[in-house]
Amino acid sequence: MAEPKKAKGTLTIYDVAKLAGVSIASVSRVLNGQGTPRAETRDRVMRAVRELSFVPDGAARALSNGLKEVVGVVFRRENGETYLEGEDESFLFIDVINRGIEVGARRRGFDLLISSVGFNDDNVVERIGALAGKADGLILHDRMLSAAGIARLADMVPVVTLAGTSTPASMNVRCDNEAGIRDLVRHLVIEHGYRSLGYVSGRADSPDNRTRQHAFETEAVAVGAEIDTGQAWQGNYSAAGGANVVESLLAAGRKLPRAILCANDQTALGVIHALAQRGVRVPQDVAITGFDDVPVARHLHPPLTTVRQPMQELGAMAFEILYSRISAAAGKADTVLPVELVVRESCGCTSSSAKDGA
Amino acid sequence: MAEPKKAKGTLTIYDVAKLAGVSIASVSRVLNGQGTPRAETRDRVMRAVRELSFVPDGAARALSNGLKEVVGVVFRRENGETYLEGEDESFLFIDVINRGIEVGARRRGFDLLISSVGFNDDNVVERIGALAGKADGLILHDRMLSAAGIARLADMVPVVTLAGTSTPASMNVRCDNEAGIRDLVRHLVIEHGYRSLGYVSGRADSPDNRTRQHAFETEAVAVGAEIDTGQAWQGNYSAAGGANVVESLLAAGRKLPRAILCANDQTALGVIHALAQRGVRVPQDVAITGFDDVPVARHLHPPLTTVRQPMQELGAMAFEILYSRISAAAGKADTVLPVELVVRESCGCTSSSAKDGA
DNA sequence: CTGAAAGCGCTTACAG
DNA sequence: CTGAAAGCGCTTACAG
Repeated sequence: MAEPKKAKGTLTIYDVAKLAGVSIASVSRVLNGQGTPRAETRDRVMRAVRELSFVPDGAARALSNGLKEVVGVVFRRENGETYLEGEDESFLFIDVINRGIEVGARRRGFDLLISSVGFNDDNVVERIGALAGKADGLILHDRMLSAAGIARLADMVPVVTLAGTSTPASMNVRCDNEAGIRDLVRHLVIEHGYRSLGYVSGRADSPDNRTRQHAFETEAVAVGAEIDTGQAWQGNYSAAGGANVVESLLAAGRKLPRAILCANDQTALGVIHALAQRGVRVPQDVAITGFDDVPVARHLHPPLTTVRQPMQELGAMAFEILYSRISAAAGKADTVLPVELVVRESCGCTSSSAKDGA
Repeated sequence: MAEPKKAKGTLTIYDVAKLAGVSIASVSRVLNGQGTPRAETRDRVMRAVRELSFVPDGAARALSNGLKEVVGVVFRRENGETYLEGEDESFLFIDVINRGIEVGARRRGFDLLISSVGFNDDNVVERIGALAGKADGLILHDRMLSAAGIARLADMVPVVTLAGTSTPASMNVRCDNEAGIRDLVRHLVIEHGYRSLGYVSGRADSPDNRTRQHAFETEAVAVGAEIDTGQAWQGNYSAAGGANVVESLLAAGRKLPRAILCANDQTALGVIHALAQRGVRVPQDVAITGFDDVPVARHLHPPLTTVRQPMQELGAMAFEILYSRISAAAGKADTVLPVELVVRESCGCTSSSAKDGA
């Protein structure tokens, strides 16, 4: 029987059923491993599936069983302007987390539906909303949406935010910023004996940054160090932002503290660069630390002392939390992952003495 | 009327229709801008949609109109081992292309469903097949599948490969490798007067690499240069592979040609590094060139002369081709994008003389 | 173990 | 301009 293939070329489960001489229910069962089909039934179906190269339609499947097996991931697209080599790292940063999400997702048979958002795109909530319609849940990278925006989304679909704050409607996964900053401050003050500290902040609207800044102030006071603060210390997570802070501080004739903690490695990159240009030596004159441990951190001059966040685990954990919410309607509201102090030379340690603090 | 919300929380178009006091057909029409609904109808629907934060279900929509508005993207996950700083770039490389795909996709209202594949994953075809079921078309990065595997996939869904070769069933988008190599060879031989050339190859199974190698041999002969070839020149696109080639060549006591073209920038990175360790000066003793123009290329010592591929455009173009196939059943089988010679110093030019060749 | 049938949430001719 | 109804391709009770 030489029937012409359907014009659209869209093979359905009916085609498989016909070729195998069984009902579509049987086809569906063997494809999904449900029930206990007879060996012969199973064989005939599998043969037909193979012969036709049949793949079930994901949309129909999703509609039928209420699960798309897709997780939406939204992140900010940078402008693409870079100040220094290594700046592209932030890119990688997001990517490593996404990779972690993907690893977690694959374990559960989910795929990632990704969508980036530009910094000055409008109708962001609408765009993400449309994404939500195509996914079972959403993972939002840092600084994507206001609490209100998140609440609206969480109304439609489970939402996990990264490095944010949990809201009544959404769950959050982040690293232990407090512990990271605490370890850094203690290392600088107790082990190196530095008495004055500064903190070049990240974007003012970043929860991570606020937490770090607050931990910095609290901990510095706790160990009796002087701190230098104020508007002049406002950075924005970029190398350019870090360089700017140093330049304005110096231009204003202010004396730099003995050690400067930076909101992230990118910032530290800019700070070290600007300092070098002004002839200020790191770490002899001023010790510098970062946060994140991006790949270039170890290659800076001097190698950067920083805090390593388990980014891939962060992504995988975000997925797991989302998944438990999707499948069981339960999920931890606030998850905090441990970080690790990475002591290199920019703090004043020498390469031989540099090792992990406790 | 205080009706309890549906337990599942799944809002449907019926809920919107009821609240707005219209039929579901009307809701659908205003949501999709079809027909000419009365202003009042439109208002009532929009109000209801907003009040409920309603987002139509993507699966149902896709099933109904035969379009998921999703493009599947598949790429290789690297092992994560790195030899030198900058090696992570290959990562970025894929990412830049994906970003291009995304830009193209967004223009058409599509999202990206991404799935990476490990180098030693099995049942790759099945995995990609499942992806195909969730997408309207597939874009495959380099070296994902055999021609037979691609053919099977192309049977289910339109397929565009990147940097491969088009098959009867799939379309391909690549850069003009021949022109890039030709420009490089001419620059080295004609402008610098080098008479002997070598080519450190990429993976043997990469179409891009084969094209480059072939162009290298053809063009070198055309301009009358001597070439050094053979198994000893086999690299694998990684810095480690490039370094290996140099080390074995030197260990075997072979005289290096005056100029060495590398299959890509990563390879050049390793070659330059290995050469430096053996005290061979670049470009004074041996000139080196790359291919790709990854971000670190300009920061190498010496800055790398290479060929820039328009990666983001490559991704965007791949999407457009796929889209034209999805929407109009037509699509160019083989698309070649122009490249640009980027002359820096590793070829022997000085920073003042370095400018783009023709 | 297997098949007939209902239903998932939309879109879109088809009448009115 | 608008509504009732069919249909997209699956899955899964429900009978047999």
